[in-house]
Amino acid sequence: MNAFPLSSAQISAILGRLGYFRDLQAATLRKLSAGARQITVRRDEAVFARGDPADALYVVVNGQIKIYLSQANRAEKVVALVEHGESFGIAALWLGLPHPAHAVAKSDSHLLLLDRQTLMHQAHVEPLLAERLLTDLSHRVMDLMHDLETCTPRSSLQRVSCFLLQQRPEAGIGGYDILLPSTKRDIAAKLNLTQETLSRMFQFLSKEGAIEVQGRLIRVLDSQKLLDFKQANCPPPGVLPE
Amino acid sequence: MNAFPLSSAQISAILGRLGYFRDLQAATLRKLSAGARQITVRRDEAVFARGDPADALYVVVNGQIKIYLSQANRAEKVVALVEHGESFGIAALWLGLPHPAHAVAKSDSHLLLLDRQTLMHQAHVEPLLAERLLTDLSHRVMDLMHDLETCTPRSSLQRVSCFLLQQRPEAGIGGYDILLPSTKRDIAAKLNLTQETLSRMFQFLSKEGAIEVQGRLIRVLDSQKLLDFKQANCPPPGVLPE
DNA sequence: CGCGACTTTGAAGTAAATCAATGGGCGTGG
DNA sequence: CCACGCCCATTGATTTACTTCAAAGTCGCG
Repeated sequence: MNAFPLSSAQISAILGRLGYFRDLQAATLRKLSAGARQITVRRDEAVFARGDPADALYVVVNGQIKIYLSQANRAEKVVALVEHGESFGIAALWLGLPHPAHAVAKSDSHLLLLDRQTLMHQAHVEPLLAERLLTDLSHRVMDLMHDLETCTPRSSLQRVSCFLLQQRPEAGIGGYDILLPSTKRDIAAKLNLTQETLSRMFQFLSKEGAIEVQGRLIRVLDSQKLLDFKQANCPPPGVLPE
Repeated sequence: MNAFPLSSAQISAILGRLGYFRDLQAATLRKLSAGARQITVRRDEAVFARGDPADALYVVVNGQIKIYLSQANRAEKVVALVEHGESFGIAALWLGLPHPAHAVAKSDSHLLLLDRQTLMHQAHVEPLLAERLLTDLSHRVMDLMHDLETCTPRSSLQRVSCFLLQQRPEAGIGGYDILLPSTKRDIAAKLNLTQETLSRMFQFLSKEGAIEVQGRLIRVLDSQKLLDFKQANCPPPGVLPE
């Protein structure tokens, strides 16, 4: 996790391109940049651990960061996978509380760290920034709700169906493709399953003709079938017959 | 769910007492009140359902509201129990999305409904209000993280221990009391357990001398023991021996 | 071509859900 | 004031879906 010396102007340019900070007043952007620095983290390197003080907002320039809770069984629950243009760590930052989860790089990544004091002050001065933060946090809440919804149901088949349906593009009832954002192991962890169980569910859904699996590419053929499985009171897969 | 005709001044007075809105400019408070109304909901009456449009911020004046996700098995996952002075529905409100969960009154309750347009406009004008909303949302995120943490672990004993530890007042290593905010059935649903399992875990922890249970009052005698159970790789309770 | 990470497959053990029935607490009404 | 009924909680017996452990198979990459 190396600090990367970038000029304030360079950082400002990166920020301006991020959408998160688009259309802010030039002065605001300048102040934020002044209190920012860039770091590089390598694959599997930790960004922060649970309990660390939250003194900066992390913005992902490129790469991928995994946010997760570690549990007793050395199992882990993946909370989020953060990619280009997104941020993490706001909630703890705003409240001045320690981070509730761990963050680790899934691939070599560049991050921007915005200083807490500066950010809070600018949010006070420039309403648009505060609103952006509100929007970001709201999304996080909605995501977490989805998460609870998918990792909660009793049956693993329901969880997997639910997950696949959440990736559905729009109204379309037809088929669609999903490119898993990470390894199946991590996806399983996000659904609170073991990789073995996830594999078996994929296999079952394939046999049923609901999906096709090619590595990280999942092709959903029949989303209606997925809906049925999601709703079903408990159609036991009888996982491995014949 | 009856509308309750209150004068703008009355609503303003209630708002001002709520802490959430304390110290806002008088003008802001006045505008918010103008776009507000009060409703009364009776026990077991729904406030909104999943999928309903979010056009108001709900603030609980008194009573208790249960936020929950309903699942296939007619099981439900309790997300939050909202009480006096707290609010719910902000995330969906801010994003203009439908509510991701259901809300129902656990007891007769009085709610204040703040109009979406008004709120968003005032948040734009008055930084303090935006910051209050940010704080509220941040708390929600932290709560949801806690929730994931407690309802996720494999073992039910770990989940229950984790839950009891989260209610711990402060640094204190000694004992402490917990008054469950709702029925054991609802608490079980919050931990993603059945009431039967929760009952058995309480019973086990009692036998171990870690807690004492008297109805809704849980007396934690030995929080270290709880910590051990929470961490333990898997000390199977062997639930009902002898 | 061969190593290491990721994934799949198989067999077995177990924790928790489910089903079912009893017990306790409390309010309502006789 | 007691009796009834309802809801909540407990207890027991059974079932099963998922984890766990173990090993082979696949893929991509140096």
